[in-house]
Amino acid sequence: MAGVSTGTVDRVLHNRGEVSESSKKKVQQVLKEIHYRPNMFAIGLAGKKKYLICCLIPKYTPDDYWSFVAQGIEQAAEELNAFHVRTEYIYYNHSSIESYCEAGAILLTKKPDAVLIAPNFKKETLQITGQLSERKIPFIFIDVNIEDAGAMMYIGQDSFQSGYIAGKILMNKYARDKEIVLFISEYNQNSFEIQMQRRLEGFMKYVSESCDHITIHEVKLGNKNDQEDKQILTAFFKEHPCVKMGISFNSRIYEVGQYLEENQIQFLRLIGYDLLPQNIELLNKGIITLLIGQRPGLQGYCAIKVLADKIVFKRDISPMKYMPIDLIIKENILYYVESYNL
Amino acid sequence: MAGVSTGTVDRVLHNRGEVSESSKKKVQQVLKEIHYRPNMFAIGLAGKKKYLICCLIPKYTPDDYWSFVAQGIEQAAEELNAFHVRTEYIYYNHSSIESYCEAGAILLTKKPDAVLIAPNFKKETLQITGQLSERKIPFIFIDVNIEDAGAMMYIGQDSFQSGYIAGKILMNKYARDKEIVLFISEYNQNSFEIQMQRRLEGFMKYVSESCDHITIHEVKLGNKNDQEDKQILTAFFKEHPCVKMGISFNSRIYEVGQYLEENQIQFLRLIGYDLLPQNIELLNKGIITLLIGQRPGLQGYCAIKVLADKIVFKRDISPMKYMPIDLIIKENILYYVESYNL
DNA sequence: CTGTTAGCGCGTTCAA
DNA sequence: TTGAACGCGCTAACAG
Repeated sequence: MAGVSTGTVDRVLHNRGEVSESSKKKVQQVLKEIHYRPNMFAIGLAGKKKYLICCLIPKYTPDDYWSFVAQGIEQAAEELNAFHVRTEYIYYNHSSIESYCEAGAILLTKKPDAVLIAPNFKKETLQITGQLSERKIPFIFIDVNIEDAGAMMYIGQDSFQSGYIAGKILMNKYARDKEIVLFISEYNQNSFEIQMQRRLEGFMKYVSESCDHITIHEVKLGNKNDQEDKQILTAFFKEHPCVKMGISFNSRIYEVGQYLEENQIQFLRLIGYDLLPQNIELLNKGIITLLIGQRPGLQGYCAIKVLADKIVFKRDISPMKYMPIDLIIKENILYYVESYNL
Repeated sequence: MAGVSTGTVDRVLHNRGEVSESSKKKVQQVLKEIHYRPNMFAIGLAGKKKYLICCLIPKYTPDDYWSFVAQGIEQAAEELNAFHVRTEYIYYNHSSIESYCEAGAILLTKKPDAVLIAPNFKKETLQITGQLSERKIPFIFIDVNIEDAGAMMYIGQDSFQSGYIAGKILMNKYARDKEIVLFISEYNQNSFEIQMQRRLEGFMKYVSESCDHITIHEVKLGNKNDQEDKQILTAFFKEHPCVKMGISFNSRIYEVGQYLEENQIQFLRLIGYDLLPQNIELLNKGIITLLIGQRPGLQGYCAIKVLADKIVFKRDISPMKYMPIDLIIKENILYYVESYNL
């Protein structure tokens, strides 16, 4: 239609130069006129190009938070393998900087076409992403954002706001109880701690806005030794028997819940994050009042789809996708567990 | 590999006879050995087959509930048009049986390959789906389910349970207030009324379980005449000035909210369904306390994707997909509006 | 800078 | 009952 050959058309379609301005113009003109849409079947059949997406995420055990993320990734991977997209995981250990750096090094040797990163240590992350940028390999952050790293997109929750909401709900019914307890974890340098920090800040914002003269206790629970944690809890409740409302800013609220159950301590409100099986069980029993969900499966799913959109279909994408802050109670939990395989 | 030609292989692949038993055996043997999977790209390319999915849904105006469903449908349609899938809408009028039947008749003339139905009148629906079944055209119900109609899948919320939750939240803080009001609509024969009915039943279940000696008022609001509705509300509040908690089982809670705002009546709790712009505005103003979301966009999106999975990629699918019962308050609304274009 | 050409894996003739 | 051959729309290598 433009009076040129298929080769020329192909060149303008893919911007691979070697085309005179005049031909280019003519072709583009025709493309517009006929509303040209590439035929995906033909592309898939003809293209021998294989795509590799690498996922840098924490090593996980069955049913923990990252296992849900992986499920989402798997589903997207399945939908995309028809398009010659392959995914590969590189796992690192939460709490080890060395492991993280090592994973980063392995990542580069894989020569991926795109990368999903659950960033952990800020400085080290910037080092990794710097090298990705040099190689022009697009990458997405999920769960925690690190700004100014040049990520194509961040997918995750607004941590501050989710803490704010947690505060509102915790304080909703029993504003006159003057004692609450925050179950927080040992301070660590990694990004997931930073996320909890932001949730805490959001929480404190609400409390400072809306609750006068409140007493806030803090209980630090390590994540190493269960027995030790129990002793800490026992000591706390001996000293503060009137505390009936508590919150944790991570998914390990079940440790507290289990302790309360064992020791028959009745709380009025107990709030935590994420739909781990242990948490769900305690929610169903009425020991946990509310869980805040952040759709780990959807995060993984979206991340892979977006990366594929970028590298396979050349679609452009927005830089931010906030996940809904799901409020989950006993009565609606069922439908959230199912929808994890969305 | 089997020592026969492609033509013969094709015949055994598609069971179109004209093949000797011996050839057939040999081919099937090889097929198994190499774990033959048809290449969808090649099938799509070779087959000139175009697919048509028809959507039988209520006629909508901008920003109403069904417009969000349509958005989801549109997004799925866009992703699928590369695969020769075309969607077409057939609209009917909510409240008119004739319009519904007419739409059903038009539907059949289109000779669709698959159908999405938002079912309205039960008997008439069964008539339509009967004819679809005869023609072996697969169909999915969304929003409201009609059992035993032979639908491939139902996508929507568990209405009873969502009503139950609404009850729990409405009664949570102020159980001692003995008067609540239900804003319900004129009784109609259609399925959407049945859905509201189920929500109401769930609500009443909670109330009967957990709230003694409560007074429940009912206010019937027609959906025709705004002025008339206002008069009804005025009359009601004159007679019952102490009522401070109310709920509507459909998306038109904004009518009540707007009335309360205009007349400066402060409610303690006002609950309704769906993220219409008017509802969102009132939620942000603090006039509506909570909205229950049912992800209309996702419903439409999933329905189309599932149908395409079936007819294009021959994947098999599960018969039920319940949508989460989203609890939406002022503080998390922002992230739900965005996620509509999921 | 441009045109030509050989497949990619399958469906579908048509001739044998 | 079978086999050979063409074309679907696009990519990529190669020859001008």
